[in-house]
Amino acid sequence: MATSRAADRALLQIGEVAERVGLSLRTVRYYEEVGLVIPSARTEGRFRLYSHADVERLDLVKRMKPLGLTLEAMADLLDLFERTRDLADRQPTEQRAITDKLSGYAKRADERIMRIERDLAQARELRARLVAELAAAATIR
Amino acid sequence: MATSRAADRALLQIGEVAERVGLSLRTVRYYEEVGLVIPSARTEGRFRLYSHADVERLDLVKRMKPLGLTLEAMADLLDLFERTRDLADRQPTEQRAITDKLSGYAKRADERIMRIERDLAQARELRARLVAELAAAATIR
DNA sequence: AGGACTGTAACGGCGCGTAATAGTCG
DNA sequence: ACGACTATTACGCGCCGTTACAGTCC
Repeated sequence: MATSRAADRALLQIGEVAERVGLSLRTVRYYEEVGLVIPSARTEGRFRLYSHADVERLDLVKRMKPLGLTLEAMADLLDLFERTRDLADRQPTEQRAITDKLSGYAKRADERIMRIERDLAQARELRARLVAELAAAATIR
Repeated sequence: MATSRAADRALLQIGEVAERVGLSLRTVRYYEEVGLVIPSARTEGRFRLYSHADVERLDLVKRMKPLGLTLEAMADLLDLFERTRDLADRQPTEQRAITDKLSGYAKRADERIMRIERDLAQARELRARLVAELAAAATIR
């Protein structure tokens, strides 16, 4: 059975990964193509092999999608996250650069959230209109 | 001044319309290309002229965008709206078809609203994470 | 007459979907 | 050797953004 086979291994191949994270094979491959999530190994026959960390990264990417960043920006942000781990060991100049970028993304996230809230309000208004049209039609029949 | 000039006329040209509705010229032209909003007249030199009704239709299209329908589906839905005006005069068969389609769109709107709500929750969660990273960085410096 | 406005045509780009064809694994 | 899985390549799409160049309006 495919499940038990793969579950025992430290490295998963693309099908398992895609199913766990909830992305298509095409998407996972595309994310590699743009340098967003690179599998940490390959088999002899060039099958992609994903580590646990790779899978986590993919999952984070998927959950970040509502932020509406480009994949390039996402790659940048994920790098920032990794660089904040040992932030204390870095040059003050770099520390500034990192935190500045992070606060830039935080700002963008705020704007995005406000946009989504507006979209939600609009969508609800239009649903109301649809329901109203339906009600009007029902009285005629 | 452009404002007073155009405001006096019943028909507006594309620049005015685009600004009022908040769409780009390119987008407005594209909507015509796909048959979504056709200007009701042209000048001798082929400049597009939009009536008040045209502008309203464009505005409705813009406000409907959060519903995530394709432009084709939007055209269909706008047609449905117009056909519900004189619904009583139509054949029962057609009445059924119209209301069925409308309720289909209402259902889609519901699904879309739920998706937006999920996106909003995700985005808020990730903003929280960004803020947390920033706070952690602040304590280091 | 000059500057603002508009026209058409065409290419570009993101984030994948969707074949088509061929190779790899247990 | 079989079937499930995977690889690469390449074209297509929705929704415009963005030139580029030419014509129109006041």
